[in-house]
Amino acid sequence: MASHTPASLKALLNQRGFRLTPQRQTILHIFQTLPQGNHLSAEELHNILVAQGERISLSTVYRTLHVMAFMGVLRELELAEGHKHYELNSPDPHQHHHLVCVQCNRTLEFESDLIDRIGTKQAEAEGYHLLDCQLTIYIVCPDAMQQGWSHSLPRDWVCNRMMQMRPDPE
Amino acid sequence: MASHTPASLKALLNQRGFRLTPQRQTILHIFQTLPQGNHLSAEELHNILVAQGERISLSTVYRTLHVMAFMGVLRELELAEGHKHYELNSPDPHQHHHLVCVQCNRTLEFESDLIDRIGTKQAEAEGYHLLDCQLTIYIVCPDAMQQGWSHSLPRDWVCNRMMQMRPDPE
DNA sequence: AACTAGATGATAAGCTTTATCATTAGATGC
DNA sequence: GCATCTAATGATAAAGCTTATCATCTAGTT
Repeated sequence: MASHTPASLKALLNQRGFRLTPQRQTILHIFQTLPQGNHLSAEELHNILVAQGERISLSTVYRTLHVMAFMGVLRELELAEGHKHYELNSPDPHQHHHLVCVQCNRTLEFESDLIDRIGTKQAEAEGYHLLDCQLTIYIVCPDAMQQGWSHSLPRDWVCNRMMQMRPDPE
Repeated sequence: MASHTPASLKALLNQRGFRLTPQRQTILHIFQTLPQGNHLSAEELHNILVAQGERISLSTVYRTLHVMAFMGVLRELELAEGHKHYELNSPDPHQHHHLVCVQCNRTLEFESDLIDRIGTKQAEAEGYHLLDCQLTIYIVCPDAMQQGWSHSLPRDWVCNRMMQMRPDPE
């Protein structure tokens, strides 16, 4: 399960009636060669494919992401940017968690056995089987720390207004 | 900060140049009278308002949710159902986390000082100021445990296919 | 090689969220 | 209280991402 070879991916897919296609193989390969800790949105992945000269439609990208996540090959992340991200799903013991800056939208990863254990324990306490657990920590970068704001992503007017950064009227 | 009165909400808003309106007061009130542990999407909130005979537009609902989250009155949740949820933001020491069943989409809450502490520690270790941290645990209800699937939300064809539940070919 | 069911690609549709803008109405000062 | 200034509202359009449709192609199997 560590990292799939084309053959093991094929076996896994076929087992459930799915098929291995060149497109799926290409997409898996991209995730496998992605720098550690990176994750892609559907659109980002599609852009990479196009840039590589591949001819894979957006539909296929979405479908593949679904299937891969369904099979447990990929992990689906909700990092509050308004769309999902995907990354290779590593075996249980080393799942990682995310620090998200609500300002620049950059993410940092970290691992914590402790959190994994808490997650497992909590799930089992309720009688459930754990699939995945993710701790997401929202922060602001030091440079944008003037205001104490929540992590809602402010856009349009709220955003504009916040950019003016009306100072705290002490 | 425990729970806002109309007056304290007004003060908070005005401090930043926002205004207290009947709509905002109504919306805050709904969150305040919501059973402990519930959270609402924009649409759910709007439905409640309409059901109560209030005449508040969806635009206003979204705007209010943004402002409230921005001010720290509400907390924004990403629970992987494809849209955001909001709930009253309680003071730091008792933030809670969520167990989400990927099958029925129901959520359970739990608290954990330990997690809060880990979050704070992690954020500070990186030199950042923590805004919020949420542990989301994905599970499947016992009844739907036949398959070992990831928590991607399968729809359309994937969904249909999974409903047929092709059994593990041992 | 033939057959069946899944996969692809192009496109349309869907759903949630955001932007626009004329009108209404808080907040502040006189 | 009244006037003024600016934010908020509501209706609607538009945007963004994701999902559905369907004819065509192809992987997996016999």
